[in-house]
Amino acid sequence: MMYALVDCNNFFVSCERAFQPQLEGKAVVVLSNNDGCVVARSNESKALGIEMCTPYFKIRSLADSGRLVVRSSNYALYGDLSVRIMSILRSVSPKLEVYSIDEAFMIMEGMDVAQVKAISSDLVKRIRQWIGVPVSIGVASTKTLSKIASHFAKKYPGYRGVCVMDNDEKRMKALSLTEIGDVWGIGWRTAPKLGAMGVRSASDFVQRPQEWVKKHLGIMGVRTWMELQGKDCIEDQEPEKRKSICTSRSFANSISDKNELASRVSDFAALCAHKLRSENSAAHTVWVFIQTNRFRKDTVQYDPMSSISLDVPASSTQEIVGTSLKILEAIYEPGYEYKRAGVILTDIVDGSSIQPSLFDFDYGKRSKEDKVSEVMDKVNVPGRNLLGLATQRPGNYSDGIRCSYKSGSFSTDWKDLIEVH
DNA sequence: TCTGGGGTCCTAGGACCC
DNA sequence: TCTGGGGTCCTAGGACCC
Repeated sequence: MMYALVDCNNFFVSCERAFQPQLEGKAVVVLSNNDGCVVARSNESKALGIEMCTPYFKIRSLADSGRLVVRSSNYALYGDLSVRIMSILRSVSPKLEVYSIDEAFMIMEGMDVAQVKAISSDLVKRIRQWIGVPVSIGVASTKTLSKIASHFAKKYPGYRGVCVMDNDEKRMKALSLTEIGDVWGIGWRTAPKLGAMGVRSASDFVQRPQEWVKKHLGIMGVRTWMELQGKDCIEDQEPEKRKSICTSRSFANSISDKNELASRVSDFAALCAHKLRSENSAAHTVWVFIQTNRFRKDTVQYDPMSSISLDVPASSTQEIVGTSLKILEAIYEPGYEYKRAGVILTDIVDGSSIQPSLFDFDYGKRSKEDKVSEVMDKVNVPGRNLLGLATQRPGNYSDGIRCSYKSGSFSTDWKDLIEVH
């Protein structure tokens, strides 16, 4: 079996550049929701020493002095370009596992290495030409190794975007050049722990005995260990439905007022219900959390979280919002400055196979609410909520979220495109 | 002053049962 | 009053990913 991991280079920045070529060659970063911190960097901004997740206020002076270009995140644009890239990949490899917005594993069956190499090189050129986004492709016998191969493809221009790891000699060479913390599955907590025990590179790691790995890292560590030896053990995931759905945001300014908080929580709950219905699912349990600013050392922290389990799984906006507000009522304490809140739906089941409970006297009311939600789904296009419940805020749910440096939704909104030209 | 959001999986520990 | 061990289920928290 051969995996080809296709990974978009600096994806959000590349999407911005695709429609704003004047950003090419410049140091560019994209900020998270609320313009909080850095979530994507161009090579030039990496060279400036800007780390992932740097809070914006720490690099503001660079931006002010014109050495750094800043963009707020524009998910309509990134999502649209992602869909286009994935459809190109699917046209050459029907067995495609979309792993994230900017990454996918192509499962190459019935092809030899030369064919895979040729297809990959062609893809790199085509995606750059058609979409305007540079990608790197790593080919190897397991997913973890293909990730490592893609890092090499990205790092060294000599590969021209494609690195194929097709024998043991190349594998061992690559492992000895890869820091343990750069291995897929070894995170920032485990890497220093391993370092302290003398494991610095991926090749140090694979040379440890399996029992040692099991003892220190558990079964997940063993899985990574096997994958690095070329033993394929991370299965292909079915594009199954999500097991939890979450909508949460930090606020531009903190909120103390209960009604204000309730309207924000209503928005989050409504968005969760919408996501839930788009997968034809229903949820048994609703969670709500509210949080004070965890970075402030000078104020008292309060971050309660609570849930309600419903007798019958729900998917209507009314019921999800109503339940969320009940939870909020239970956990809200006056006198705190809340900076963030969220709604999480769990215990998700298939919406078409809900068993009404024997004592579900609300059945008639429930199906009526479901019909209302259906109508709301049809009228509400993303980002423009025209129909909502009385507790929701009027207008766009992203109100109160900072996004000062947002570019146009060029590929999905023709008015934005005209403005550039 | 200003620090993201949305997921998955595993594990340890408590409650409860026999 | 003394006292064990095993199984299951649930939950909170941790670790990882992008």
